[in-house]
Amino acid sequence: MAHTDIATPATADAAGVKSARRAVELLEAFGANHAWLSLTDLHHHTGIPRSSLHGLLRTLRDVGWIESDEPGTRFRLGVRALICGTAYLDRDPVMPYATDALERLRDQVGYTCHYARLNGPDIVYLQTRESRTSAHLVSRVGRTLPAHATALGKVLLAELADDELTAVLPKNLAALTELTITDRDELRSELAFIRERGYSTERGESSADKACVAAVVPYRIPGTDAMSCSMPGDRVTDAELQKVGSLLRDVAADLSQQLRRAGIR
Amino acid sequence: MAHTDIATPATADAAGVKSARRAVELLEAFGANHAWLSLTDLHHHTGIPRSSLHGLLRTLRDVGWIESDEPGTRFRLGVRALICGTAYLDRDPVMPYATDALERLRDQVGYTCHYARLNGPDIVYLQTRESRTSAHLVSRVGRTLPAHATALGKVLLAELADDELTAVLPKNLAALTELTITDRDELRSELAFIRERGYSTERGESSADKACVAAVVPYRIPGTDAMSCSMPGDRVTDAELQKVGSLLRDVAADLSQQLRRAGIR
DNA sequence: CAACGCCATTCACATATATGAACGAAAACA
DNA sequence: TGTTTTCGTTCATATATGTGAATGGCGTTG
Repeated sequence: MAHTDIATPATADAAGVKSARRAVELLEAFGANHAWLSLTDLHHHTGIPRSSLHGLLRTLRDVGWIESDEPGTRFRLGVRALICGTAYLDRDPVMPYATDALERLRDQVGYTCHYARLNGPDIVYLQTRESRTSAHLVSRVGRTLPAHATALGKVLLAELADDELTAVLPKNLAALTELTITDRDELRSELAFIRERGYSTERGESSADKACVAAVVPYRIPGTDAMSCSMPGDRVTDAELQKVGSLLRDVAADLSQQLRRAGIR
Repeated sequence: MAHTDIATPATADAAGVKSARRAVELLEAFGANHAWLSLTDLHHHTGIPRSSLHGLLRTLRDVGWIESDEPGTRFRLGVRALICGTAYLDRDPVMPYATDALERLRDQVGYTCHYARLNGPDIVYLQTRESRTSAHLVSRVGRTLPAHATALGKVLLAELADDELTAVLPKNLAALTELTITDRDELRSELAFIRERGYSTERGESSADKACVAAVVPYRIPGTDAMSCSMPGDRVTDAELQKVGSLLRDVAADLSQQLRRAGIR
């Protein structure tokens, strides 16, 4: 059952247009569940009464943001959500510059390169250029990963002040592999080290047999965006990691200079 | 006002939950406009009263689907729209197979390859694998182009029956270049030819100096998905175009067999 | 410097939505 | 096959939202 507090007008959290909030809540439920969802499934996910869901779902389906099967009782995300959501990339003036920088970087190092942004405790991949030789692309535009478990995330977390870090980190640092840093103190000292050096590295912390290097793109303070190179973890030496790290730092510094010159913040 | 029937003239489908419909309408307005939008801008775009917009915008901002500047009077699309929208790709069981096929194709032909889906009169790019040597990627996941102006679109339009085609085509066939087919009869005969041959080609119809070949992935009837190769238009012969065309048809047929075997429709 | 126009915001009432309960159809179970 | 449960759908009313007009801040114009 949904608990709606009666007579609490002042709480900013519960404020807003209920159906609009619910529409978005539903879209996110669909984003998080890659199967057909029935009305009752959604009721369990969101706590919204089935009778209310009925109207909302038909509305969202009519505008093409969700699709239903022929009986009209199962639903899933529709193409319009993709079309509109990816427009985020077009509206962002950073992207053309970032893409160029990414291609230059990839052509120099030969590895798969990413551009990502911090969003709360997660990083969001915004753009990728794959290695000229790689087997398979692991990531995807729009995918999120826990910041503490990735080179990209760690270098961005290192931008935060101590209290900001505390505010942003989840209660439990989820382990993606056995090597993921799950201890807050360990993470803090890792971040201090990263801050010192100007780039972050990672071996098997986000995914086994993968190594990553990342550097912040310092066009904002604190930095929100970073670039990374992803490499085969078992075939890459520490020396190589560090060589790529300083190159990365240079390319990122270059990019941010371009951005600042273009007046982009 | 007591008149209920007469009072709902302009809005085509007035049914559904109004605020949910409007929330989505706003998101689409943000998707189509890559600048900061003020409340009044949005009023002009959508016709929604400013006072109503006020509440809706704050709600959408609070859930992170749009962002505002510090005064809180300008808005644009937020990251959550990207994160959720791109989940469309994960929920689609076709994608892993399509990606594999795309990589195989790219490695065989060496050109940039796309996987796309028909959505009304447009195609939507779902996945891309770039040429090992190409300079720059023109397309992007989630981007749409008019179907009649692209090889991908034409081969998918060729799947439709005559009345379906009539229903789906826009009134005016927009010209992306001077070579875009803008005449309906010309388009129809082109589609007949494509149907015959099993793949479509295009030279400079969507973009100057670009040539494309596309084939339907026949795992549904009518087909909704297609694969294409995009090549430098000035450096590619007709013979090459046709060679790639039949290879493409084979790869697409292969993929659809995999999909059918996996029970995906 | 004053008046104007533009715009976000607020308010009170009219309209739209939310929802618990009820219903019937279809699965699941026995 | 009979019974029970589950699920989507509908309805009437309580609640939330929509909206035109009014407000006041702010930058611009005369």
